[in-house]
Amino acid sequence: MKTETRKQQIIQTSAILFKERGYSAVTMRDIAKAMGIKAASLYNHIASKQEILSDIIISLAEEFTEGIQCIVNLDESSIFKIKQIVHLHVQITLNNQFGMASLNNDWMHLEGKLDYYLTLRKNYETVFRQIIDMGISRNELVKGNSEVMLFSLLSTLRSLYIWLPKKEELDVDEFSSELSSVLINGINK
Amino acid sequence: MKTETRKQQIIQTSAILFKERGYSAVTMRDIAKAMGIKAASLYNHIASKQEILSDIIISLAEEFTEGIQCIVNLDESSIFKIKQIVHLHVQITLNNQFGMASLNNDWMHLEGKLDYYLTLRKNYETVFRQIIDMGISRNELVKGNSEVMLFSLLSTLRSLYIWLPKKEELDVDEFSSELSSVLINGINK
DNA sequence: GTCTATAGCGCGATAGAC
DNA sequence: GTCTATCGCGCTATAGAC
Repeated sequence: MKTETRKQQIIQTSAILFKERGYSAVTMRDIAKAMGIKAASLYNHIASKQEILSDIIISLAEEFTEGIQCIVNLDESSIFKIKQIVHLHVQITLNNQFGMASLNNDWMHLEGKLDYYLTLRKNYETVFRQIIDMGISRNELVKGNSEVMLFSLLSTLRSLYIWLPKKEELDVDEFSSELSSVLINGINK
Repeated sequence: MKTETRKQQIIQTSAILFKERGYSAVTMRDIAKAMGIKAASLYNHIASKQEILSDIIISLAEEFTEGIQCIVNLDESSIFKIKQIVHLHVQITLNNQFGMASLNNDWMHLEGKLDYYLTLRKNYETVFRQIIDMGISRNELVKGNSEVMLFSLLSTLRSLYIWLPKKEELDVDEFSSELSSVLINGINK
C-alpha cells in the first residue's frame, strides 16, 4: 500500500528520538516536528504511539529469534556458534542502531505485545544457554559458571548499539572477530 | 535535619519505580502512592522530581569516581586493578540495585547537573582506558584493540544491576572472582 | 507534615475542512 | 495526506487549611 513507506519513515524517525530520550519522554508532537508535519497527520499512517514502539521492538526480537534458531542447528563447535551469535548481533545492530535502544530499554512499555516479546526473549536466552552448556559438556569451553558466561556475553552484545555508532569506517568482519576474540579468549596475556 | 530520613525514603522509593518503568514514565502521584501519602506532600521534602533523579545519579557517579581513583593509584598489576574494578562494580551495584538503573538509563534526563555527570563519566572511562593501555604496554594484557576491551568490560559491569538481583544467596567475593575470571581469561578451554 | 483544591500546561488522539 | 481546532485527561508544582 502507498502509506507503507511513510509509515516506515515515521517508525525510523521515532526510533531515533526514542534512542535519544526514551519512549516515554518523546511526544507525538516531537515525532511530527522531526518529520516536518503536524502531530495529527501521523494518525493517517499509524494507529497509535504504542503501535510505533511495538513495530520497532517486535520486528527486531523476531530477527534475533530467527538468527539464533539457524545457528543452534548448525553442526559446528560451540565456539563457532558463539562467533556466529556475535556476528548476528553486530550485523543487526549496524542495520538498526536506533531500534536497538528501544529493544533494550523500552520493552516494558509494550502493551498488547509484552507477553509475546517476553516469550521471544526468554527463548533466545534459553537457546544461548544451551549452546554454552553444550560447549562445557563437550570440553570446548572452560568448566565454570555458565550463567556468568551467558550474562557477560549477552551484556556486551546487548550494549553494542551504544558503541558501534562511535566507530567510523568500521570493517564489520574485522570488528566482529576482534570482539569474538575478547569475549572468548579474554584479555589476559 | 528532621526531613533527611524522609527525603531518603522518597529517593529510595523513587529509585525502585524508576528502575521498573524509567524516570519519564513515573509520576509524582506514583511515588506518593507507593509511600502511602499524597503527591503534594512530597514537596515538603524535595524541591522537584528532577532533584530526586539528580540525587540518585550524582551520588552514584561520585562513588564510582572515588573508587576508580583509589584503584588507579595502587602499585599493582593491571590485572589486579581490573579485578578491583570488577569488585567495585559488584559492591556498589549490590548496595544500590535500583539506583544503578537510573544511572545507566536516565542520565539524559538530568537538567542542571547533566554536564557534571558527563564529566564524571568521561573521567571514569579515561582512567579505565589508562589501566588497560598500561596493561598492554607492560605485557600483562594481550596486544589487541583496547577500545574493544574497554567496551566489553564496561558493558558487562554496567549491566550488573539487571542480573545481580536474580541471584539468591550470592557470595559477593565468589561471584566477583567468577566474573573477573570470565572477563579476564575468557571462556575458551 | 499531610491534606484538599487547583493553576497552568502538555499529552494522545479525534473530527472534519481542504 | 495534511491541516486547524479541540476534547478529555494527567502532569508537575503551588497555596493555604489543619
